Amino acid sequence: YQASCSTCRLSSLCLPLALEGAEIDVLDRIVQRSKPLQKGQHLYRESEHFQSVFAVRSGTLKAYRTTDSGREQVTGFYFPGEILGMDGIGNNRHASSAKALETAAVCEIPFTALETLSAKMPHLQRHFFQLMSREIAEDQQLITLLSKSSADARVAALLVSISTRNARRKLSAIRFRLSMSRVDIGNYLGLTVETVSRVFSRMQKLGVLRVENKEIEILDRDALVEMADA
Amino acid sequence: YQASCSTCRLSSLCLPLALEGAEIDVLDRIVQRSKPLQKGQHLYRESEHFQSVFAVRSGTLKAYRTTDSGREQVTGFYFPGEILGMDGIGNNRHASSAKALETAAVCEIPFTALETLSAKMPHLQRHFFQLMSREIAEDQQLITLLSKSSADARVAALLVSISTRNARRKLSAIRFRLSMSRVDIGNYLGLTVETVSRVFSRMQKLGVLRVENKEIEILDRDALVEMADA
DNA sequence: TTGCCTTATTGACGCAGGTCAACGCCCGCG
DNA sequence: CGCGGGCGTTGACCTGCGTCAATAAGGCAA
Repeated sequence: YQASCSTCRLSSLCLPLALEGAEIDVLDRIVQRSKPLQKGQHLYRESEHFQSVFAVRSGTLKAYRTTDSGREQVTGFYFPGEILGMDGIGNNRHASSAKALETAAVCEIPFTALETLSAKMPHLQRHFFQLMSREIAEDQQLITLLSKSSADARVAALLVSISTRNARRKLSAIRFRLSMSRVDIGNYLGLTVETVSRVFSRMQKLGVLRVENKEIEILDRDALVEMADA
Repeated sequence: YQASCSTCRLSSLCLPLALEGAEIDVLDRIVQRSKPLQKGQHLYRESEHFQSVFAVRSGTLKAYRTTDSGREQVTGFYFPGEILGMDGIGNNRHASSAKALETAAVCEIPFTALETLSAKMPHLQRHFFQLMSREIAEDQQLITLLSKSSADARVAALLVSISTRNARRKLSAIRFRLSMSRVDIGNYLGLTVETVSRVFSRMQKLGVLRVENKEIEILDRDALVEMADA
C-alpha cells in the first residue's frame, strides 16, 4: 500500500492539498489504508451507519442511490484524488452506495477524527468546507445538465469532465479508457443505453471522437465543449 | 427586525439548532440582520466574491445559475429557516445567483467569522458540516428526479417537498400558496410551463389537488407521495 | 481454443412532453 | 375603476428519445 500522505503522488489533489509538512503528518495518522476493492465490491451501502469519508487512491468508483420504486440512479463517478461519502454526514447514514468499477484502492478517513483535527487545523477545516461546497456546485452542474440538455450535450459534458479530471492527474486529456459501462453512463446522464450508443456513433461519424469499445479518443475537444453547452 | 437568534422562532431549524444558550449568544454576535429584500431583488449574484452564507428569516428565494449559452437553471427554492449560499465556499465565488420571489428577510453570516467560531465550537462545526452534507443529499435527490421521472412525478415531488418543509415550520402541510411562478417551477423541474400547467390540471381532475392560481390544496397526500416516486 | 453470457450497436416504431398559437384572467398602474 | 401586460391555461401538432427486437462483439471460464 501507500505508506503515507506525504509520499502520495495524489496529495496535491486530495485532502492534504491545503496543509504543510507537519500538518500532513498529523492527518496521516488518522488515515487508514485498507486492502484494495475488487471490481463490483461495495465500499459502503446506502443507509449504513456513516463513519468515514474516503479518498480514492486508484481505480474508479460509482456512487448510486436506489429510489423507493427500486430504480437505481448513479449520482457520481469518483477518480483518484477525489473524496466520496460526504453525503452521509448529514444524518449519520450513507445517502448513497459506493461500488468499485474496477479494482480500486481507497484511504479511509474516520469522520470524528477529521472533525477533531479540523477544529485544531484551520487550513484543514477550510479545505474540507471547500470540498463539500464543490460537491454541491458539481451536483448543481449536473442538475442543469439533466434539466434541459439534449442527449448529445449530456454525453459531451461527461466526456469533457472526465478529460479535465484526467488532466488534473497528469494523464492524457484526449485519450482514455472509460471505466464505466454504457449502462452506468446512461443511468448517470438520464439516458438509455441505446441513446448513449447512438450518440457515440454519431460523434464518431462527425469526427469529434474515436470510440473503440471503452477506449475514447477526443479528436476535436473544442467541438465537444461546444456541444456540451448547447 | 429580529433582535437575536435566541428569540428567533426559527432557531430550532436554523444554525443555532445544535447550540445551547451561551453558544447561541456568541453566534448571535456575528450574524447581521439587514433590511428586507423586495420581490425580484438579488441577494447575491453568480461569480460575485463570496463572503457570507445566508439564513432565510421570512419570504422565499430562488437560486439559479446561468449556463454558458445563457439559459437560466433554477437550482433550488429556499424557505424560512433554510441556509443558502454554501455553494460559494468552494472557490470564494458564488456559484449561483439568489433572488427574492417575494419580500424576504435574511440573516447574513460572514463565513470567515463562522469558520473561526466553528473551530472553537465543535457543535457548530458539526452542524455546519451536516447542513452542507444535507444540501448534497438533496441535490442528489433532485438529480434522481430529473434523470428519469415523468412530469407528474416531478411536480408531485416538489409539492410533497414544499408540504414537508411547511410542516417543519408548523404551517399547514396541505394548504399553501406557491411563491414561485409556473415558469420557475418548470425551470426547476426541467419541464415547460405548459407541461406544469397540464399536470396541475390533470391532478385536479384526479381529485389529488385543488389548484386556484397560486393557492394549492393537497386533497390526497398519499396519492401524491405515490406519484412522486414513480 | 471453444462456448456462453454479458455488453454494445443498430434499426423500426411509438409516445411523453416540447413547440407553436390562441385565448382568458389576474393584478398593478394610471 | 378601467386598461394593459404579463402569467396561466388549453389545444393541435411535432420530435427526440424511449422501447422493443435482432444481431454483433467482447471477455471470462474451463
